[in-house]
This record gives sequence, structure tokens and C-alpha cells, in this order.
Amino acid sequence: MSEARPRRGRPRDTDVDQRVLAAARETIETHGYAGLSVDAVAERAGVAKTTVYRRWPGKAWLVADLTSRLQEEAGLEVTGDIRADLARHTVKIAAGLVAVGPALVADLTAAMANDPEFGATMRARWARRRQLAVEALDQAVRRGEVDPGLDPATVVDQLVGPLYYRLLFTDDPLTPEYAERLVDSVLGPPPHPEGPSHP
Amino acid sequence: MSEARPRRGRPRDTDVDQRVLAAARETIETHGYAGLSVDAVAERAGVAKTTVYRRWPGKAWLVADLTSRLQEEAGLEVTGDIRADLARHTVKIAAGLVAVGPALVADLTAAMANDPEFGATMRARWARRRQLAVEALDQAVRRGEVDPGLDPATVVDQLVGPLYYRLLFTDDPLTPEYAERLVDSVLGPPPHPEGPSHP
Amino acid sequence: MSEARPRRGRPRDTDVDQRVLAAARETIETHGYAGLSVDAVAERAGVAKTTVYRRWPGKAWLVADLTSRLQEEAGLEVTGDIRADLARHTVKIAAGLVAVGPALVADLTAAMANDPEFGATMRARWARRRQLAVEALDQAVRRGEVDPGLDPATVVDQLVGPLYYRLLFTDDPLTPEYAERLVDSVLGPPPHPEGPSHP
Amino acid sequence: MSEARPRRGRPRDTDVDQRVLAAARETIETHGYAGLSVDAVAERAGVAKTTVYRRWPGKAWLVADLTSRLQEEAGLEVTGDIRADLARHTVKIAAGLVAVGPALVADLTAAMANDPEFGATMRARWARRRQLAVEALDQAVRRGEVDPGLDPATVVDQLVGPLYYRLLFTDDPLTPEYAERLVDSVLGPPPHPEGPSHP
DNA sequence: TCGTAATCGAGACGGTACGTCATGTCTTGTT
DNA sequence: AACAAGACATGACGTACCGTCTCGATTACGA
Repeated sequence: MSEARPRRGRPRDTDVDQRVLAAARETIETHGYAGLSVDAVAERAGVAKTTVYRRWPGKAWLVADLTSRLQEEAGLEVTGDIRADLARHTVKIAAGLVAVGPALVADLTAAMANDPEFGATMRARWARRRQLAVEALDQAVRRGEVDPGLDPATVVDQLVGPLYYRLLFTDDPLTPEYAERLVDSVLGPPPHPEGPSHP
Repeated sequence: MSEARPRRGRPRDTDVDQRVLAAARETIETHGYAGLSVDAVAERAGVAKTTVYRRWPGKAWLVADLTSRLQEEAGLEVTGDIRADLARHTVKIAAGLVAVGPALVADLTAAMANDPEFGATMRARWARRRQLAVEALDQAVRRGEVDPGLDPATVVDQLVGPLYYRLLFTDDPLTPEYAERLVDSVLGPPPHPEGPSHP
Repeated sequence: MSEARPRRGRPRDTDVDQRVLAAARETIETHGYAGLSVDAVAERAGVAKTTVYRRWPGKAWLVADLTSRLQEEAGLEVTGDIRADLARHTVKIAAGLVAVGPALVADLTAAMANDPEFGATMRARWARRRQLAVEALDQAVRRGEVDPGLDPATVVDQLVGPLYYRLLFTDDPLTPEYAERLVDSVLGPPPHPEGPSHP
Repeated sequence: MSEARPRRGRPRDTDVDQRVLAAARETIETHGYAGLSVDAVAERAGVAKTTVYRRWPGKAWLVADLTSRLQEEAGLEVTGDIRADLARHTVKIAAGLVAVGPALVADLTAAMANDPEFGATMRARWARRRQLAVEALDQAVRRGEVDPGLDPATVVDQLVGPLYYRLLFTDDPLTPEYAERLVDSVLGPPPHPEGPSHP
């Protein structure tokens, strides 16, 4: 990736990325998302607009970068207990979405729909995460850990889709409990040590 | 509902709405969603821009109106067979979303997030539809038609949420089959009283 | 002028003119001249915009009407003492201009320049007043009352022109003293009973 | 005066000013003053509207700039013969006003009355010119070159005021002869040291 | 007394321009 | 090269007037 690069000329100021991203976050906090213009961010970061565009191809990419740092990495941990794994995963994603907030997500969505290249990139990024969850679930199905009638891809959509839906299209809060309820809803109620649902 | 108003002043030209909406639809079809400016729509409709703004507070409201007409009215029909009712409903919503297309949906989403008033209005509009489905499912639960462990609101989210999710965030197509699969996935496989498909 | 007119139909509401003009004056006082729109005036007068346009061909004509009522009729009184007559006349015009104010005058000026018909009408209206002054002065010249080298038309312009000039283009106030000074300046200093300027 | 500025950022395209002003002049010539919109000028100049607004705060300022270039610089030349100096000056101003035309002048006047800041700026600009003439005349008075009873400021108003008055409020033409007649009218007929025209 | 004609209130409508905002590119001089 | 500064093209936004129009509801006069 970083092949010896001869790197002629003045080297890049290393903390510019941080300053810009911080400025973006602060701008959103103080002036709301609507006030997030590249000009404003650059000025707040004490950086020229040119410098911003040298690092990110456009506003959408900058925002995408910002959001991916706001979310903790929602990598799926596979422990063998698929229900718990999915629950943790779903809760993490929900938390990430809440941290980022509806405005950012919505704007990125619009950018994805209007800029094909950006859309493809973002979709690919998320596809990987989704694929991991699907595979884990698929293996659990094969292991007989969950109802064999379930389609793994559909189930995963039914875990993640409602998160975005709630965030963007309803007034209801996106809580960890909600995320867990989603898991129970598709996988069926969890078995209890004492007194299972089907005695 | 409010047909009793005294009707003062010059009445609105009845087909202006139609002309504007038609012009908007045509503009999107020919120039893509990105080319949809209020100026362009007004000109194409043979109408003054001010006339457009008299009827719709802004571009977003016009587009929202347009989309709600592009979707067939996804009113939930209650027949007593909740599974079939929900399936039909979900398929309809999916078809509506496909008809409207990701770009429109995404942009409206962004508008909702940036204009609080618009967001509130749209959310309220959809909340009604959602409420109907929740209530129908709730009654089916009480009737014992479906698993009593299911939370109606969560289930409905798991039917509708994935539709938006697929449309906006994945490359996978949004088909009627997918919509039906969602129903089966949360409600469990359909019972086969008289002869299953593969006996 | 008012030839027997059959006067069919509903007669005009007699005090509408007054109400509209009053509303115009009030609007200027409270919202400044910039806020003087026909809509605003009509609303304030409790009158429909149509009604305004039925009486005045356009905004400029309304404003012209308003100004002519703000100025007291500056008809030239001829007493035989041309210097005193012109002084009184000039002072009256100055007072009228001050009462009307620069904004109104300026806007009427612009309207005159942009609407030929309106311009012609207004010019004709003032031409009469000007002609009277010129004739009075001309007779005084013939009577030997003033310097025979003076051109009456030029002198009158040098009395009235500076009034508009001061009002519109300088910061200096338009006082009665200034108006009188103008007369002295062109006609030479007034003769004194005891001790003339050239003993 | 301020040529010492560090010159940061991309320098302004030097001929943009020229192109815009030329476009404005041409637009007025072809489409009349009424057709002078900032949009039209910008397009004709091959320049973005924003670029116009970067240089001139608004339409009025642009037009004002244009007019000041249409008038040849009416700086007062002081030769010692005050009568000739003032005559030349007055003729120049008259010529400038004619070149600019009543419509422009009238509209600028209206702009001055409606936008206080613009008005103040324009008044200040002209005040300098006026002050110069007043001072020159004042010195001539002290030198005994003209009637000591004359008030310099009043006289200057009586030279310039009638020019505007004729241009804007009468149908009479604004000729050089008229301008010269104004001078004779206030200063008295010119002395004929060596042989008058009609002895 | 009843119809006819004009007035009035209300507000829709076409038209035109305004000034603003944000994106992303480009052009300087400076480090 | 990277960087700061800022000019520039582009394109849309929403607003404000103007003057015209189309309704329904009045209000007189004349047949």
C-alpha cells in the first residue's frame, strides 16, 4: 500500500486530517448539521479549502469518514452463541447510528443515491460487514442452533433494516433494548435455563 | 372534511396541481432527479414559480407529494388472514418504493433530517399507516392467530425497515418475493392445513 | 368634465380614496418608504388591491396623488413685487418638497423616467406652474423691475432646480432661508429703503 | 494609496470589471435601462453572477460605477478666470448627465433614497466635487473677481441644480448653451474690456 | 320588484428580478 | 509538493413586488 513512495515536495501536515474532522464535528454540534459547509469546516479547522479537497474527494467522503470514526467498529465477534453474537452486533450498530445521528446518515444516503461512485464505495464497505453476519448465521443454521427455516440474509436485514428505519423515519428512540428485541423477534424467544418456552 | 369554507377570492386553478406534478415526474424521467429544480418544473408546467410555492412550501414538499402519488395507496386491507394481509401490504410498500426509486427516497430523507417541520409532517403521515398495521397485528395476536410472544410494533418494523434498507443501502433488488419472505421470516412458515406444496 | 354620467351600477365608496391615501402615508411613516407596496397599502386601508387599481393606474400615480396632497398648492401669487412673489413661491415649493421627503420624490422621478406616459403627465403638471413663474418674471423684466439682462426661464430654473438638488443629492437641509437666498442670488441683493448697495 | 497589501489568494481577473461594465453599457443601449438585470449583465459579460456581487454590493453600485465612467471626469480646472472655469465645469457636468441619460440618473436617485448606505456613499462622492467648486468661487470672491455679495455655495447649487432639474423634470434639452447661460445668470453678464459685441 | 351593471373583497396567477448560498475548481504566492 | 487565501463558474434556492385575473357578494338605479 505504501510502497517506498519517493514523496517529493513538502510532506503533508500530519494533523490536518484530525483538525478537519474535529472541526466538522464541532460545527455540527454548534451550528447544526445544516451549517456544515466545507467552507465553514475549513475555516474552523484553520485550513484552506484546497487542503480539504486534497484529502477527500468531496463533502460526502469527508462526512463518511467522520461517521465511520463516530461509530465504534461494529465487527461481529463470533463466540458460538449466535443469538448473543447477533444481539451484541445489532446493539453496536444501533449505538453507532445514534452516535452519528439521523442528519448525517440521511445526508450520506442522499449522496450515495446521487453520486454513483460514492454509493458503490459505501455499499461495498457495508456489504462486507453484512456478509460476515450472514455467514455466521448460516453456520449456526447448519449447526442446528437456530430454526432451519430461516433465511440468513433475510434475518440479517431484519436486524439492521429496522435500525435505519427507526432512526430516519420514525420518532421512536433507537435503544439497545429495541435492538435486542429485534433479535428475539426473528430468532424466537431465548431459551431459559429454568422453564423454557416449550416445556 | 372541510368543504364548508366560504370560498372567497379567485378559486385555484384546479389543474395546476396536476400540471406541476406531471411536469415534475417528466423532468425526473428525462433529466434525472438531480435535474429537478423548481424553476424547471414551473417552466415545464407552464406555471409561474410563485404559483408552485403557493401550493407547496418548498421543493421537498412538492417531491413528497409526488412520491405519495407514485405509490399506490398502501392502505392495509384487513381480511382476517393476518399473514396474507401483511404480505399484501408489504408487497405494496415495496412496489411503491421501487416505483419512486432510491434517489427520491434518499433525498426526501435528507430533507426530513434538515427541515424539522417537514420531517415531522412526513413522519406523522407514515405513522398512521404504521399504526394501522400494528393494530391489525395486535388483534391477530389476541385472536391467537400468531405467536403471542411477538411484539406487533417490532414485527412491523421488521417488515418495512428492510424494504428501505434494501432500497437505499444494498445492491440487492427489492422484489415482491423478498417482501413475502420477510413476512414468513418473522411470523414463521405458513401453516398448510390442506396439502402442502410438496407432500 | 362630469357630463350627466348615467352612473349605473353600484356607486363608488366615497371615502376609499381617503383611506388609501391615509394608509399610504401611515405605511411610509411606520415602515419607511421601502415598505410601501400596493399590497401593504391596500391591506392597511382595509381595501382590496383591485379597488386601488380601479382608481389609480399604478403605484406611481398613487404616490403622485399622495405627494400633491402633501404639498400645499404652490400657486404663484402675483402682487407686483416680483422679488417677494418669487421668494414666497420658492419657499412654498421648498416646504412642499420637505414635507414629501426625498424618498417619494426620488421614486416618482424614477417612475417618470421609466414610464413615458406617467412622465409626460407629471412634466405637464409642473410645466404649468413653471410657466406662470416665468411669465410673471418676464413682465417684471419688461416693467424694468429687475435686471433686463436676465433670462426669465433660466432664473426660474435657478430657483427651483437647487431645491430638488439639495433634497436629493446633498446632505444639506432645505430651509426657507435657503430658498430666499436663492432669490437674492439671482436677482441681486434686495434694495434697502435707507442706504442702497450702491450709494 | 493602498498598494502595499500582501496580495494573498488568487488575484482578481483584471478585465472582469471592464467586461461587466461594458456588458452593462451594451445592455442599456440595446434593451434599455429597464432591461438591465444583474443576471443579464453577468451572462453577457460571460461572468458568474456571484462574481458581479463580489465586486459591487448590488445593482445600484454597479450602475453608479458605470455612470461615473460615462461622465468624463468633471474635475474643476482652475485657471484664474473663475467665470470661464465655472462655465467649463458646468458644461462638462451637463454633458456627463446627458451622456448618462435621465433613466439612469433617476434610478440611481431612487436607489440613493432607498438604500441609506448607498445614498451616503454617493452624496459623499459628489460632495467633494461640489466643495472644490465652492472653494474656487470663494477665492474669486475674495480676489474681488466677482460680486462680493454672492454666496459661493448657493451659486454653485444654482449652476448644478438646474442641470439635474432640466434632465429629470422638464422636457427642455440640456445643452452647453444652457449651461453657459446659467453662469451668466448668477455671475452677471461677462465684462467686455476690449470691444463688446454690440457697442 | 326585479334585473342589470358597476363596486368591492379576497386571493390566485404570470412575470421578473433580486440577493444568497454551497460546491468544487483554479490561480496565485509562500513554506 | 503542500499549503493559505481567495477568485471563479455553476446552479438552485426562496422572496418580493407588480399588475391582471376571476370569483362571489354587495349595492344602487332603472324598467
